[in-house]
Amino acid sequence: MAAFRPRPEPAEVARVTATAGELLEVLWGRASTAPASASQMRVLLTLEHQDGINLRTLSAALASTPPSTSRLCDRLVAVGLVERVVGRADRREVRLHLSTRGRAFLDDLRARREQELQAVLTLMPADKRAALREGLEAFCDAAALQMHDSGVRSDDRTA
Amino acid sequence: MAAFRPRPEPAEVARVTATAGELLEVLWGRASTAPASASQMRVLLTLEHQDGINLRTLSAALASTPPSTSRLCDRLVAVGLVERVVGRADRREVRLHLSTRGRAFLDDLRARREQELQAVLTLMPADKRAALREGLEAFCDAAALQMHDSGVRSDDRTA
DNA sequence: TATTGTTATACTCTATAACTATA
DNA sequence: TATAGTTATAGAGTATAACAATA
Repeated sequence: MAAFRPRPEPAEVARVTATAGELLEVLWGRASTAPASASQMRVLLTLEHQDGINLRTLSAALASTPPSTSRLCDRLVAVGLVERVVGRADRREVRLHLSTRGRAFLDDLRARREQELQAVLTLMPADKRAALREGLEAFCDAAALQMHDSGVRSDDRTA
Repeated sequence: MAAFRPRPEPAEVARVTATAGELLEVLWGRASTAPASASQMRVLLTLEHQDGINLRTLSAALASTPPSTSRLCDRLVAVGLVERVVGRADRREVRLHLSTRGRAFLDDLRARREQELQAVLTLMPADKRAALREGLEAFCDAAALQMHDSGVRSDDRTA
């Protein structure tokens, strides 16, 4: 029964994936990111993976502008989630770091999001859960590939 | 080979689902919603499913406030995606409708998003795609249940 | 008076342009 | 002069509070 898998055409799967994506959006919308706004979240997540980058690099990563990013950082520094450090090699640069509180905040948010997910996943039969995992792992691999390939020239900042 | 499904524990699946969710976010971020902002998108999507609702109902559906929603609608009306109509039964009310252009805009966006998804899905082996579909359909069912249950008192509209 | 919607005002986020400081 | 970052100013989105119109 669990092995019955009708019509795996991309268009069909795209539809159910899109639906799942929208549900996930609603679900995660409940795991509030307060006291950080959505924009501030993007800064924190970027810094988590590229700690110590300068402001221009950060604003490029966000597809934003230096002034906007500077103001975002103002507030994140003010609430103690981010730290600014003047560059040692080039004193014009500002090195941005996640503070200890910033790190703890992200860990906490992730935990809350995964809890929201688990509340749903435990409602699923074990074999469906296993199918979901199998399918999503392949999806993640394919998505990472696709993003890497088409991401090469989607940077727009080509001068 | 395709039937090997290790450890379907919720925590494990939650992790891969969270990763897939973040990938989807990046993927869809490319299918730009311009000329509508994210907030305007929420208005359009809500109107699509509840055409003709009044402003207060809309603002409640968005978990926003009447003044903010009124301003959002100002701009959507200005660009021709939404229409305001005075209520026939109660002349205080404003009935909000998606315009023809508004509908076309949503159709187009959905098509672009599903194309982004299909580009990824076609990279997956057919059996993984089938597993993904099986798992996601169960996920959607469970998520709908979960949201309905815990949504009962998070709706604020208990009246 | 209670309800629907708008206007008044303020704060965040975003952007472009002008400015300061370093190289 | 070129580059890194900030400040100046403006527009969109959001909120609370005060208001207008209708019931």
